[in-house]
Amino acid sequence: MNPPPSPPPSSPSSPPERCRDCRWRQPGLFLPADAEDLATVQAFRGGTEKLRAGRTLVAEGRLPIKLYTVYDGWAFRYKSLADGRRQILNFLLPGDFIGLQGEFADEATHGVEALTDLQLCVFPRGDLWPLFQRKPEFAYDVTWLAAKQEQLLDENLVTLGQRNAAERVAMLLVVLWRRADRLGLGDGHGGVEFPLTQQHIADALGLSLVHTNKTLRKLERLGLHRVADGRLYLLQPAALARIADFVARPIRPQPLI
Amino acid sequence: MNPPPSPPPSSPSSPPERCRDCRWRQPGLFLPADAEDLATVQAFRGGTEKLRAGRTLVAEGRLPIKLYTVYDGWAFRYKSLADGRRQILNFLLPGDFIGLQGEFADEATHGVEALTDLQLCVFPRGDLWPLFQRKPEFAYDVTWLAAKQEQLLDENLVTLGQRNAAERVAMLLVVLWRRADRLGLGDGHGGVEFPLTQQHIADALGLSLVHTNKTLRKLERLGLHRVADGRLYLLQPAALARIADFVARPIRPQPLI
DNA sequence: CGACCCTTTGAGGGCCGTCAAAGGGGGTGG
DNA sequence: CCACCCCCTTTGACGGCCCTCAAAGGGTCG
Repeated sequence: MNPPPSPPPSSPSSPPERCRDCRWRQPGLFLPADAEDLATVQAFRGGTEKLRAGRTLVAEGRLPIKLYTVYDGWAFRYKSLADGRRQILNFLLPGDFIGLQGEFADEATHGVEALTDLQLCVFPRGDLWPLFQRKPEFAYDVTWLAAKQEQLLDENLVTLGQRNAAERVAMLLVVLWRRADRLGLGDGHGGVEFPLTQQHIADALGLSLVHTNKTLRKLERLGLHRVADGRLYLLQPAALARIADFVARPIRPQPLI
Repeated sequence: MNPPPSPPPSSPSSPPERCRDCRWRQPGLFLPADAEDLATVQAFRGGTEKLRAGRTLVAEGRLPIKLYTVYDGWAFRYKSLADGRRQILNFLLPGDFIGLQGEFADEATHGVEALTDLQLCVFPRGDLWPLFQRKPEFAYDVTWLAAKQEQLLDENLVTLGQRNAAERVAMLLVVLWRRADRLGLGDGHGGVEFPLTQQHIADALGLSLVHTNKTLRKLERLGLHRVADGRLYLLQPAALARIADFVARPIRPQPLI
């Protein structure tokens, strides 16, 4: 099966003026928000920002003064060692909240870099605590997001600690495909947007670039998946899930801030 | 080295009746709590529980109905794969909060097992949301703890993804020693309580038992550390930190719930 | 056209996993 | 008190997974 001709590379869309017009405020994707919730988020939002692919949004060691929600595009969190080794902690997709840890540390313990051109909603850090005081539902949502992030990290920890190369790659492909597809980043033909280079995959999985390539090619030759034109196609999702020992949990809609 | 707040108990001590008498409510260890904070936590606490070493506090896949704070003893969080491989996600020491993720998932995505005999403060899950509504400081503290946990997981992810066996072991020794020493679990002579078996270390670091042993022995023969009688001694902390590329951050007191 | 990035493949070696077995310590029962 | 067992630790041998080194090819952009 050949991938359909790729549509023109969509440049990321800007967040609308009003949060109620947010493209992600649709049934099923995120938790429903009533008018009051929307007003809260709208008032919290200090503005929007753009960032070019490859630029760093948050630098390691600096104290970030803003909070962000990814509106469009992909990014990733990472940490570096002194000699340059870099570990990608997880990938950030639209709807993901950035910067929580900064609230409770003296400096950013990780960096954030744009994988594609990025559109962001920006929130002033200083408004977080007042909002906690005025809106307990908001506080609850933030905690929810933090707990959810923690679950993702748990998964990644198991992957790095216990899975071999093929299992790691299969896991990453399945998980990212599901996350992207769920957001409607698919093309309707089994392919989803996939802006990672093999170096990103290697850094995320704790593998060398060379071995990452060989493992990807192996799975591809087995007909399990295909990567082409910045898109990922899962040709045999069940087989990939079996290799990765991936257990699909029902995805609960998250709060969107 | 911190002076022990109380003589190191060979058998875990029970939580006192009143939270204000809690052995961990001492300057420097955790964030100070005023009378109102204490009353809040006291009212939240539904009781106490004990658990024998080796028993599971939370089983993977079950929906836990309680929240806990470790009062005395060690525990660990873990996840398993279908074929039995197990990854220890992190270790839990006195003051650590257990069960947040359960609030936002349909089932526990990880298990919790007692490493030593365990003394716990228990909180009913159903009271969490009402507390968020009544006490924004409480909500803020919970979010703080969640963000802090996330930082620990980030560190572990870097360890598993980028560090080799010697670096991993050195990292674990340094980090656990600091956490235990800070709580006053030291003996005043450079040794801290250390209830892990080499199998636990292996499961936490994603190494085989055999290779974990060989790596530990190598560092021990270099005179960097010593493990004896359930105690860990760092003989050359700076050398271990250098091997692990561990950067000491000032430890901020956490909230205690 | 050249520079650069990303992908791909081969060759060789080392880190770490698996298999195997022995030794020590604590607990239990004879 | 000793025998026995079980768990944990320790060490050696061997093999394999994955890393490093090296190099070629394609695509994009200046």
